[in-house]
Amino acid sequence: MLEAPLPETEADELAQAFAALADPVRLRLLSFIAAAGEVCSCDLLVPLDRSQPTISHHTKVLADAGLITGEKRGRWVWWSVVPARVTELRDALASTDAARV
Amino acid sequence: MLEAPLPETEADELAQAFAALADPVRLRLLSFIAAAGEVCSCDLLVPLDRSQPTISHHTKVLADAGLITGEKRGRWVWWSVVPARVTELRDALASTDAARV
DNA sequence: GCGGTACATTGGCGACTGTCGATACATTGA
DNA sequence: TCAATGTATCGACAGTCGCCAATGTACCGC
Repeated sequence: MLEAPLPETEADELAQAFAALADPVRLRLLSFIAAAGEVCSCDLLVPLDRSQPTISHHTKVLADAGLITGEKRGRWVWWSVVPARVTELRDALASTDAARV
Repeated sequence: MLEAPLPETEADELAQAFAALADPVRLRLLSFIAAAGEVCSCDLLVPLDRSQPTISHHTKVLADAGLITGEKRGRWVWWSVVPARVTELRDALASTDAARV
């Protein structure tokens, strides 16, 4: 992204994605899911110390950003990270060093 | 960051950094500076289509996040990207793939 | 069907953010 | 010293965000 002036449309899309990461609770939520591989929402309330609606809100934001995906199994929703999407964002921050050595 | 549950302090710091990237104008500003190598604030008003105070605000946010640095030469401030900081954020998104192959 | 459990949605509140006009500060050239 | 120029700061406003209590929805065991 840092080699040519970013077009507005791409900037909007990227900004929305980074906004999903711009909250400490969501970052910890993401790291929690990534570390565990698969987590159900009910296991997130205690470690993150937030109410159930708040957790639900954050998982929705991360899911909308494509960073996690949820599979409903029975009464529970199992969340897992979408590595491709994370890589996509990481790559957006690449080529900076290359541009300015 | 995605191998072990992120501590709160680190989560706060990271979230603040990503928040700096969570705005389309700032992303385009960053890409503009990265592409040009060095840019003075006055050259950003027209391409970003924002007022001078707004540009000043955004450069301050990015500078506070450590992503760019400004050097005052004469009447002008020349901005440049801090590659190490960008790499730091990029690395925070690493190890996700490794964690879940 | 019924009650219980896991999760989503709604509504409302306080706090923060992006934006610009007005203004202050700093540096340069005359 | 004075006027002009490039930036930063202030004040205000609309919009968004994070949070929770209350409520709604879907699924399960009995």
